[in-house]
Amino acid sequence: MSSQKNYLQELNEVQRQAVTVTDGPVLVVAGPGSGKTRVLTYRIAHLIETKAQPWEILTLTFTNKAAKEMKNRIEKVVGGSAKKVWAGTFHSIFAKILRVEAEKIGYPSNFTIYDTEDSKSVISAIIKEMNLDKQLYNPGAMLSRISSAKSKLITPKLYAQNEELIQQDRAGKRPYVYEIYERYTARCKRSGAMDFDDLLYRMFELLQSNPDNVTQKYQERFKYVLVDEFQDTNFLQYRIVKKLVDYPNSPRNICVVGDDAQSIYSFRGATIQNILDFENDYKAHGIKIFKLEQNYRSTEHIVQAANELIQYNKNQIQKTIRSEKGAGNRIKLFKALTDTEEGKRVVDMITEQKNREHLSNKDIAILYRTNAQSRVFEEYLRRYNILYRIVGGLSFYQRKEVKDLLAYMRLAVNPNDDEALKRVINYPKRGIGDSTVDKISELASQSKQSMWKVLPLISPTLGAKANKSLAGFVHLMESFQEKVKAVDAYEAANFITQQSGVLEAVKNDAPQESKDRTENIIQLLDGIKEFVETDLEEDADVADKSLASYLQNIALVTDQDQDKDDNDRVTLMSVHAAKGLEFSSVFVVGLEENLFPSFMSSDTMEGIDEERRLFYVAITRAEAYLTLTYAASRYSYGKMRYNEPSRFIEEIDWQHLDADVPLHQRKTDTTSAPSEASNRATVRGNFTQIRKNDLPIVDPATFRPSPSEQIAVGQRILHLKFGEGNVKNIDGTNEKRVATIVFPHLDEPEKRIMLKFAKLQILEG
DNA sequence: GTTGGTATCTGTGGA
DNA sequence: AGATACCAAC
Repeated sequence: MSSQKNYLQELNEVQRQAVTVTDGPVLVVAGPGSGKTRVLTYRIAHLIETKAQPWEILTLTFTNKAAKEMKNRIEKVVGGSAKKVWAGTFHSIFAKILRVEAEKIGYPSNFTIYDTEDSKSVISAIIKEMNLDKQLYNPGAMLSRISSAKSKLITPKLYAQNEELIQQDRAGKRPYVYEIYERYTARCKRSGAMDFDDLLYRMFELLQSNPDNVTQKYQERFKYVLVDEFQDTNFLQYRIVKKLVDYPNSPRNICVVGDDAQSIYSFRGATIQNILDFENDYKAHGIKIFKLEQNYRSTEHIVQAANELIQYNKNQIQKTIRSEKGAGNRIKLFKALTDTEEGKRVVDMITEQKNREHLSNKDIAILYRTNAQSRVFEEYLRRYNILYRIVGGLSFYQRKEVKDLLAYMRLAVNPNDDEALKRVINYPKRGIGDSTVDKISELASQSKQSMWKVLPLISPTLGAKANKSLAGFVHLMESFQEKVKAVDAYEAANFITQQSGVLEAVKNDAPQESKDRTENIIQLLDGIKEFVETDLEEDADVADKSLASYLQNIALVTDQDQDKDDNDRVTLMSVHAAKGLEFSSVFVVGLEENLFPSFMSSDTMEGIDEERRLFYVAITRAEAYLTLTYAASRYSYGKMRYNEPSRFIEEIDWQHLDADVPLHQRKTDTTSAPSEASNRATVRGNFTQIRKNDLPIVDPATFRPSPSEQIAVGQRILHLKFGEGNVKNIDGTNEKRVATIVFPHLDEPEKRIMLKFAKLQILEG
């Protein structure tokens, strides 16, 4: 076939090299709109045509959707064999491998995947069991502490031995975190369950402990490894990748693609340190670095604004993105008085763009910082009869009735799944109350077995009534277990839906609610039917149409991955969800201090830098039209709040802007907000609250912040969130004074703190 | 064990 | 504001 390599003609010189240099380590730094996906897909296609079998290629992506899209595009070049490429998220690929290998590390192959809610519930139970104060030991905080330990490869044992961590916990008056971690791990194992971090952590454990030479098996299988969105991987993920490709005499055929300027997941442990480490780790093995700086997406005003904006960040790989699409339109800036007005005006502008520029709904996106902001826009879009779709937010699988049914299915597949059991043992009500459940749970803890396993042993401690109810439940579940083994997912799910009584229970809700919930249940069953009937891939484990197989497939599916319908709709989503996408016209809304940048990040320079990268991602989604909006006042949590325009607006050079208010007024204009200083002060006060999830914590009752003007170099200070530190340096003046403070006990001891926002108490000096 | 009312928390992003 | 967790009374 002579047409085979036509795809190489579609690439520029750097892109072509990034595609054709297939052997040895490669780092591709890819700016926004620089054809990154094209490079990745053509690289894989090129590999298949020149040197590798599809199943020898492993591609790790950020979303399942990205993987699917990539496969489709590879298929267009090389045909159906593209389906055999291993492409998926870290979580889904490792889940797939662990299904096969789990027994080697003491897990059942039908292990359950716990979502965040399940994990928190396990932790709550442990806190209760240990008689600890759950204000102090906030389950969410514990989970994030455990999660961050896991992603640094710190086991419960290592945690207990780690001076620094123990010190932090003691400072926060939480000396038992390590024990919660230990019990949590044991409890998950007992239930045959893995949480999201375990899918990575256990994969690493498998490769590390190497039972039956399993590591070699995967090292040999994956001859070429590619990682997309490398800037958003964490330490643990990088270590797994290293295990797979970096061993003696390995060809080290590893290609990572990323953009440090688009790193927006540090809250989940992602670190751009991985990019720097990658460079170092493979320097001796002839690493090739390619920078894609040509932007094919956006016009010049947009690209220039993005370039200028990102210069405000301290650390970055220097690059300049170029556009050849001409100047294009200026960036529109619109100020609204209220969030409602913002919603109305954005929808007005959408209508105008549709008429004047002949855009379709699908060309347009509204991007916001938090999902909660979507409501006003929905309201006006509905009022104006404009079709829209919301990406993200509460996922379908998180709705109560869906979770209830899924819990029954999970329990039928894996009876040791304690979280599922607790969810359904008395739903619908069947006379098994809290005290009975507590007894079961206690006995399970004592005998270190799952709750299901101790059910036969519990009867002597119960009354006749409870025993009867319990026997009924056991009988019901046994019938489900048999059904699951005998028939396909759809038949089993149907049986469970009917017999469990969930459908009946839902009918007793309020009329509208009942209708919605019934519809959701029907939708769930339809989804299962579709799963059974369609053969998307030739993979063996997808040909498996059992309920167990279905549950495995949906556990890692998010709304982002749902196939959109073909209707022409305006897209509403968070900026995070927009990563990797592009639209002809983009509205970035809610550009206010405390919202974007989020108040959660406003107290450190690192936090602000990440918000800025997020804003960078937001504006570079736009091809031709970019509109920025903000509101002087916004209603949230029952209160009117007044915020200043986002600092990011000022960071865009006026020459790229087309503003409805005189530019010099942008920051100082407060005329529209009620000017009572007291009102502002209270709001400010709320926003500078410390987060509960952050450890260690200084007792707020005894904390006496000093006026920020008094902070000076050499002082020993106390920070609400970070504890004790020393002021090493101060730069900037007045409003923009930034202190570099060293907190010796932290992982990253040096923090750059904006004095305007931070609350610091001078201890001495 | 169940019911109904009240207190409490939540409150950035997502696999 | 809204959802959930918790508790006291039946």
